[in-house]
Amino acid sequence: MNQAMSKSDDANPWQTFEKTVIRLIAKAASVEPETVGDFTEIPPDSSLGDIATTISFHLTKEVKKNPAEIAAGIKTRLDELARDEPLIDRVEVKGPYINLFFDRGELAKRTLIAIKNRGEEFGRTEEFKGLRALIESPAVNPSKPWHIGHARNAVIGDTLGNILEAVGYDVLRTDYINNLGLQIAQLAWKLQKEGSTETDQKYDHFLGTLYVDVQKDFETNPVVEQGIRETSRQLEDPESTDAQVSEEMITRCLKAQNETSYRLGIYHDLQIWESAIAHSGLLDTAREMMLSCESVFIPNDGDKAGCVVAKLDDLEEFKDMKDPYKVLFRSDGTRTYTGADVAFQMWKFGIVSDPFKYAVFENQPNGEDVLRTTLVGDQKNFGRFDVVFNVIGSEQAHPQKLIYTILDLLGYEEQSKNSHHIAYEWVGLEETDFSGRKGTWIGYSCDLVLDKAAEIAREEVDKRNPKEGEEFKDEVAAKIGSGAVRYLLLKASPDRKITFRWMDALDFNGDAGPYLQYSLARAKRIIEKADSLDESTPDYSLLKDNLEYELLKALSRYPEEVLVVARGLKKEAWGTSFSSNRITTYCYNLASLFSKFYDALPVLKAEDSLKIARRGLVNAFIIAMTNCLKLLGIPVVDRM
RNA sequence: GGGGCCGUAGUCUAGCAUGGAUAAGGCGCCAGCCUGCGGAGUUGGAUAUCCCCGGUUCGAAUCCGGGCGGUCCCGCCA
Repeated sequence: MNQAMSKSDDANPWQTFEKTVIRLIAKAASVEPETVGDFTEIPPDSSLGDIATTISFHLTKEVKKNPAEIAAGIKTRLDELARDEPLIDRVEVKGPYINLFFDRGELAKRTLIAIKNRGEEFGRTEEFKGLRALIESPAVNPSKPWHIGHARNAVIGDTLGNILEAVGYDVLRTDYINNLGLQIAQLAWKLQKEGSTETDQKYDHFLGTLYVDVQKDFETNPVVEQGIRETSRQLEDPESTDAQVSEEMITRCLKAQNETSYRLGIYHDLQIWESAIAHSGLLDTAREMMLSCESVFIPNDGDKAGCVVAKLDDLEEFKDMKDPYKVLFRSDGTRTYTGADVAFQMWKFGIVSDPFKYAVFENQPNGEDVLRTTLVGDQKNFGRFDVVFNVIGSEQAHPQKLIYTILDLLGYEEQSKNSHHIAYEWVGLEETDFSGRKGTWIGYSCDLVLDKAAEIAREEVDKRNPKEGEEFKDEVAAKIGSGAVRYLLLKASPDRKITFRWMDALDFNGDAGPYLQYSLARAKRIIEKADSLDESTPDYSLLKDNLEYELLKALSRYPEEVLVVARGLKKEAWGTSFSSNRITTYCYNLASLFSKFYDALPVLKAEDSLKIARRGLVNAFIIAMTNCLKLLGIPVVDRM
């Protein structure tokens, strides 16, 4: 009894069926199961079966027969094996293709019981259990509001985190705060020079527009430039007035930026500030470790005399660099970006012991504190991660590769292998790219996009819920808007550029976030209106209609889909691709199958035993869809 | 000079890792479906030299070679 229960309570129902099929084919064709796996596919149309094999093509070389003959032979043996296998209904052969059909009742039963028993755990598996992962995202300069391109980074990072957690990783979500850059110096200089010209704008927006002005002066007025360069030097000294002014400015800016982040449902565990990297002693430790490696040294002469450089031209990827000596520390001893990044990456893996101190930055709307590094505060022991994912624009493929390569040169081969650059392309406009410097982001800030999305959603919510209060309408509209934006950013493959067009972004019909939320809201209405019946012995084998079956198959695949995306995070020469779009496609498809089912097959008007079975299906859809939306970070709405 | 990514109907995209049956979907266009569990829905239709040229293969949108177009990168910069 217990055994039977645990057998049907299956974390990955689809995989169970697939494995069974592969086992049978392997036996029937006398081949290794792995080989069968290589020649297994999902047929283009369900009428051709649930799983098909093209093993007959493969076998033509060994057996000197044509594929169709081979397939026919295998079918005879498969028929015999399938007779004793409850999961398989039948086998058909179409030319060289061998098509297998699952037992619909078994699939329905196993899938629905698994989903019911697992509830919000459905979709969680343990393939990567025990691994600790760090994600860095989105690392926006604290000098401007997020524009829609920054949101792409943040949303990719957040969804990546959700997926890693679903497959068993322990995840730390970090953000990198560059509080010592030139942009910060420009703003700190400007604020002190001109005093407060603050408007009632959100603070990050205020800084963003201020920055466009100061940048113009910086480029055209040498006196201004000189002043800002001096401020930049002063920022390196934490005791200086400039540093204190900038600290306050950055804190306010980050809090404003975080409001945007929270609107998208994105929360962090920890912020690492550049000042902590600069002043914690991390750099000195890292520098010594780097110099102990053969490829890192200080040239005595040449144009890089006195610098700490890494020699890279022995490596295939870098043999064509303009200059193979990459500077890590300048001749005056200061760090370059690459030098700091290598040291930081060493911290992430715990190659150096954690020199940072920590304090709470703020409490987030999800109830969790986000920590920040400080110069005075509590010691902890972060670092020591198994895998590191840096979500950074694809234009940085080369610098990222450099960092990981230097790690390898230092002798940390494993850590280098486990360093992942999750690359994504920019969101741009038809005419131009977003630039903080030129201010082309104005009109495309993430806040503005979210505002407009919520506004459009609100019109529709008004129409549909005339009796509801303002608070309800605003809240629902915000959730629909946020979900629409997240979906838009996730549905494009990260390595494809997105051209932002208001018409597309605000079109909520078809393949868009609201469609998913809507399908769930409709499902919930059915359950809400259901009368009470004895559901203790549902007969799920009644769910035999094609529309029901397609929905069931999609439901059974959910855990496998998540795993496929996680397994797909394989490191390649120039980056690690993350198919966020695979999950949006799955989710859209699931919603679409439910909508077709909803449209064609009544639940509440079906006769009792069928009604109970269909309600089971609807409930399972609600669970799986909810879990999938959470994975994508799209808010669940009960009514819309 | 070298390298990354992208090129698929009017348009936006999926499929490419691991080659397989009729190249899938959204928007837009045309024609249906509300006395029906919520029409942000659903049914049907028209629209494709899968950038080009070769090669491998029984079979190529997918793999390999060479091009073309777009874009990004190859600083003691930031």
